[in-house]
Amino acid sequence: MDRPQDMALLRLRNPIKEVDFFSQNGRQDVTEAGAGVASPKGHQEEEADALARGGASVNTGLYLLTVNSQASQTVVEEQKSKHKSQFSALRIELNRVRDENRRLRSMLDQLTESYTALHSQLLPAVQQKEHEIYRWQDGTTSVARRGESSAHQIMEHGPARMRMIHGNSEDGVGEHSSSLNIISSDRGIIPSAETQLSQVDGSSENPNLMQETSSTAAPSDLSNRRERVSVRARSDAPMISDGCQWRKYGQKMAKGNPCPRAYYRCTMATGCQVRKQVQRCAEDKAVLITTYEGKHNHPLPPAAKAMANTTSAAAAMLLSGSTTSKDSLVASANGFLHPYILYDSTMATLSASTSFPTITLDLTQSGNPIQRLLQRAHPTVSPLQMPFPIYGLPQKLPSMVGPQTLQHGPRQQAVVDRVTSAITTDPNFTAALTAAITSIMGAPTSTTGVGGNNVSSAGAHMVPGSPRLPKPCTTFSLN
DNA sequence: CGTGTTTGACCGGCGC
DNA sequence: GCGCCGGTCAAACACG
Repeated sequence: MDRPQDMALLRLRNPIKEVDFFSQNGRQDVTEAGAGVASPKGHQEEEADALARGGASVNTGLYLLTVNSQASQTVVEEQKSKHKSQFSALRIELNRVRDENRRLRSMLDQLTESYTALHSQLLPAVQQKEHEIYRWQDGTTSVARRGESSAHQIMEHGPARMRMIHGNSEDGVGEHSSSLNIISSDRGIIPSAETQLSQVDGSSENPNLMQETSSTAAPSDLSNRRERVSVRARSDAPMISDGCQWRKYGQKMAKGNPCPRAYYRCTMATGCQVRKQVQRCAEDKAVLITTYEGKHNHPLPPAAKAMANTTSAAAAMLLSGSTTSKDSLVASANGFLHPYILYDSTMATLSASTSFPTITLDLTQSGNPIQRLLQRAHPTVSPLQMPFPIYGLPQKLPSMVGPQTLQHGPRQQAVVDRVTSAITTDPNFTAALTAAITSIMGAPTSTTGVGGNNVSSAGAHMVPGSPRLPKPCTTFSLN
């Protein structure tokens, strides 16, 4: 901080140390010392000057008042010069601020210009891209279907293969938050699952959602909710394997269902609060309903981790469409509207029929459920172009396949489509999605999340042992 | 013997 | 207040 104005201010505060009341030189010194604003000399330099002038003056430390008219005149001059120096210091400061302001303004102008230029370039490019892909998709659906044959190849390679698709995913739970929280698109931001759940908690701008939540619970009670995710999977196995370790702690006969409901607790880490319920659907016993509650306080195994990444965005999208009315516009957390995410009530619903709102993704319909959902949500956009990392493909594949992948060549898109189809048509995707959902949902009580996995703003409000309150419940189901 | 499962008891919320 | 129901606990049991 060697700015001249600072030095000036500093000097103003310093008392005049050496005054020769009897010499002209001395008075000059007073003036210089007081009005030394413009003087570049340092304090030590001044002292050296004074010594060089041979002034054996003594600083008494007192501003003596004498009847000497000459001395009083000196004092007046001194005050004048003081004011002068203050004024000049202020002026210098003002000039400095003005310069800074000017500089910032020019920077802002430059930024605005750059943004405008980029935006004008981006818009036609995006439009053209969408148009090309839409045309190409019409003629290449069969290619995607052929890709189904490779589904088992991918799933059989298991976590390693999926890790490759998703890039690095070694740090466990934390990554899920990153993949969830910032899902940018050229049309805005797709909110994370947690954001959406916090919307469910009553902060949403979506009137439908507000209406629904307000009808189920008082706003003050919403903070105590716990998120739940239910995955419906068509499986013969008693329990789908989702990559986590579970310990059964209870079983109950639920009313209206001949099949018992089993209760499991995560045992991958001590104190992990995640629980799940497994029950067969009363209507269709082939459908296994797995409901997860809570958030893991430990890194997930690769099997669960990788697929958690790949499907988190899908869940986020589903949650972003969480309303009870069909085909309604979706308001994201940042206020953007997503008219293209028209949610399919046959696959994803948010229901308030129970004491807690329930988002239901019914993927037990025929065909590729995920692709159908995505197609519904973005009819003119291929998986490659999804504004969020569906299965991790749109963002990761280019780096794997090559930089030209995004040049929307039909061949590269066929590869992407094939892999996408392969993943989504495999029955094991059920397990993967289960793992994903488990990791997505934030546990209300786990304040000891690993790696700052505090993705759930809604979860942070929840209190263990609180009275049973309406809970947001997301239901997914698969073939 | 350690770990996981089974199963009846218990608890708390909710509706009548 | 009472009963129902969902969820949890914990002792007993099974298994490797």
